[in-house]
Amino acid sequence: MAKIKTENNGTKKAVIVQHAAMLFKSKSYSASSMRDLAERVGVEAPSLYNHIGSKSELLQAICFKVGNTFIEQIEQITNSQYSIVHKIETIIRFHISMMAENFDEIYVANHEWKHLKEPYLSDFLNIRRNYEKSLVQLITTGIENKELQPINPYVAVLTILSAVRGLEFWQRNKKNISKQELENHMVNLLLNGIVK
Amino acid sequence: MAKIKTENNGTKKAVIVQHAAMLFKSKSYSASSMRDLAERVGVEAPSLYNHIGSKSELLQAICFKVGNTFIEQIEQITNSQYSIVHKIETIIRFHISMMAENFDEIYVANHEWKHLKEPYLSDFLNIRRNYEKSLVQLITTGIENKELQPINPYVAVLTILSAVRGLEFWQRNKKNISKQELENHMVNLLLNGIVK
DNA sequence: TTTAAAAACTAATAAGCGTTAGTTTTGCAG
DNA sequence: CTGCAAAACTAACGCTTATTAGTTTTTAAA
Repeated sequence: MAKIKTENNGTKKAVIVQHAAMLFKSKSYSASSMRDLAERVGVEAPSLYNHIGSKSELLQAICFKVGNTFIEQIEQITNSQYSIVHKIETIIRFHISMMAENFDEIYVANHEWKHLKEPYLSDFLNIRRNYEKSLVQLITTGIENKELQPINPYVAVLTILSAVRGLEFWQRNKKNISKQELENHMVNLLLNGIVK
Repeated sequence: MAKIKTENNGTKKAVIVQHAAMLFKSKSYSASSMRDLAERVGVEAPSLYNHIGSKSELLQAICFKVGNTFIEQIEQITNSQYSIVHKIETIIRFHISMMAENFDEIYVANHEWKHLKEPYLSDFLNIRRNYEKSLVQLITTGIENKELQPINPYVAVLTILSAVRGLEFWQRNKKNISKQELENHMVNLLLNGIVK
């Protein structure tokens, strides 16, 4: 059978990981077989092992690629000099962009991290916990600043993260509303509520 | 081995379904084996088949129990005479209560419905679509009433449903905040936003 | 054109899967 | 106590799984 085709500057492992993300998204990690994956890549299953170590290594690659991207972004925002409201708005918009451009990987990281093996499972949960802590800190500062209402910061973070995560449902109905519209409406709704 | 113990007025199938919900929640449907389930129930795997038809029947039972509960509730609310804001508030509180009291089943219905077989998969998606449509209708009416801001109803529904669904993360940190506090904060945040 | 490494292949392994068949045990009604 | 149905058991089936071993083909540099 033909060799694995790589994009410019991409390794063959990267090609496999990308196909794995699509497969794991549509069938879930446990229900996806290496034979399924091989078929999508265009190769026999054992050939995959010339490029990767194991099935679970693929899940690790996906989850940590996503995790590290978000950690980088929150550090950058935290160190910037914008107002708290503007920082939160930027973060929400970043989530929505990531959701639009890296949907497969984000979906898998959100839904399949449970199947990571130790110590990767603990590492991943630590990354997520730290990300949430950074957001709670941001909102707490905003309340002290009187930029934000005296809400519960934990509930606010939970709500914001859940809302952007819920955009996976939008992905299935892209026709209904454009990304730009969606961004503006969601930012407005979370910041200002729905009641007149 | 001992027989399956039933609660008062409960069938043995119901006991198995409840254990299945806990198992599927913690390991996912595909990674859960009938031998895993049998061990939790306290019986050998083939004995389960005296009470159930198949593994996928268990998933069906869980998903439709949840789906029907929410459909019943939305019909009841829709036919009531409260204001739109009060109706939305009631629905949010209902979701939070269900999340607190039937967490395992709701989690499984939200995460594992993908593994339903036809025609159950289509039926389930129809239920969910209808539920969302009812909510969109409710919000649209609220905007016409001028009870609500002229937001995009679809985005509002997406945000509300995602927020309550995100309460699964709260389930893991119950200590941090009580259900009552959480309800009040989340309702307030969704209705009124976070900006001062 | 030769050579060596990279990457494909086929065949096979042991383990685990959902489920069925056939048998034995259990618990209650007569 | 007897008999019968419900519900447990053991053994086994055919299939799928991730992965390994060993071999052949492909690619590109010398």
